[in-house]
Amino acid sequence: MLRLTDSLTGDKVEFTPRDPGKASVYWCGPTVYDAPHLGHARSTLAFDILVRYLRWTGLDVTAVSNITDIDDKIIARAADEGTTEPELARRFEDVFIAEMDRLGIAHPDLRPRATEYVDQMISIISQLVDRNMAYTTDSGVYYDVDRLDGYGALAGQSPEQLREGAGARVEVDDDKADPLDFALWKAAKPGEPAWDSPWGSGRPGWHIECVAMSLDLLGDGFDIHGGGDDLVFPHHENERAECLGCGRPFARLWVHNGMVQVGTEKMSKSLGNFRTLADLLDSWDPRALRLLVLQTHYRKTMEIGEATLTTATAALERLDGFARRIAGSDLPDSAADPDAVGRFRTAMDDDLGTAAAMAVVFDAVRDANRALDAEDETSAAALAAAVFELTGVLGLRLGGATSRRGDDGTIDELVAARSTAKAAKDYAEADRIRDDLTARGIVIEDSATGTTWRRN
RNA sequence: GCACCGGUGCCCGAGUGGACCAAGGGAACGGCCUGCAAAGCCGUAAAGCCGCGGGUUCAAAUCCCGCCCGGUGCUCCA
Repeated sequence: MLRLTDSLTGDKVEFTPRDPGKASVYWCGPTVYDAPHLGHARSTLAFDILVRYLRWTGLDVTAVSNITDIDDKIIARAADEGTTEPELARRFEDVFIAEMDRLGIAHPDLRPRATEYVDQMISIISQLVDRNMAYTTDSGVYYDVDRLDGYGALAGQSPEQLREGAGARVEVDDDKADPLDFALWKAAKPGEPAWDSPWGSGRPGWHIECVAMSLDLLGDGFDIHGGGDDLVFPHHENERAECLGCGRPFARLWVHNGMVQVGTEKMSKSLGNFRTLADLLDSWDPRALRLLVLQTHYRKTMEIGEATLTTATAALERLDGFARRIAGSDLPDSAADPDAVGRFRTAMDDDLGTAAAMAVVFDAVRDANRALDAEDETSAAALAAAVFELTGVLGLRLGGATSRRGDDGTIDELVAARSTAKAAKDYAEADRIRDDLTARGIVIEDSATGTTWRRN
């Protein structure tokens, strides 16, 4: 049984779906005002892995992740570029999805946009106003935090504590009765996109969209709500307040992933000078990034940089090398080794222990290699099947059969020439050819069944 | 200042009371294999105890207290 750390309590709790056999998952997607960065990649990977795992355990999962396509940053950037908000948002939404595709992210079942949910948001705000949970001023509609019992539960702080921090740093808006109150609806300013509402022309506040979309698509009391750690407060706190303020149950479980830390100095000065996800994916195998994320627990802050990506790439090569070896072997069909599968499941059930799960995979790789050496085909086949099934669950596709593509006849000729020289025991010539190939970035691997090559 | 998450070997990074685990990956070194390599397999003495100092316990990297350091958050306009 899967146990997950619930951000609301901080405890690991058993995941018990609202509807037996099903799971409803919502996580906060990007605000599309710029190209995605490494943090988007980490977070999206984390929930991709969660959803894949839930599905593998047999649950019928409905996964929803939103696109925030109206917000202050979008308005500002559109103005800067002299374009419209919808154009800008759509453009960066496309970029986001394209980059996530490169990462091998399974698309969420539904990807709603905020601007398509304004009516539903207005409806929720109306309920809050009717229930006296919100009040209206000239600048908009605000949520009255005092009216909700337990505001601050996600943040782990009392309203008093939160107020203390707020007062110390930020000028209090005159219109708000309490510095903790937050905007549900913002009155229109000249030149900004606006929608009609009972409170005049304006646009929705930041948090309300996720409430409208998650409740509409997944229903009250859906299973899991997630996002990056930085969204816990105020975003998720306020979402929760909005939903509870309507007298409706919100997410049953909160899951948050840790932040990505980039050693900015190192990063900007060294060779691999990447800042956006696109830059990174241009220089590294996207699967290396996924593997790196897998080898770190999802809640922990992690560093993504040249050094960690280099080791992840080496580890990935070990897996790919194994896949190639299997592709070159003629193993019988087999079910996945049950012991490996069981240990994998135990690891994942414990708060998505992907690092421990990968350890199971690497153990299986070693055991399979050993079985292959011992010509124990039955064991090798079962272990190999486990490796492929389990990496598949984690969204890692191992590149096996594509070790030598016939896209470069020159290389094939050189390899053949070397084999001829070797057969004639002309090792000087064979080594000369191999050095030549090495210089071209080609790695030669001899085996009992012949010589294969691949690009380094 | 407040809250939360962290500080583990050469590096990354699992592990939250004990029993064949301080996992796994990377790097390094030695061996087997190889014409030599690569890949694969086997092994590696000093992780002497898991940021520091106390404490609880028969037993702690794992629990408690204090401290130091890092990250994140602390309302619309960020």
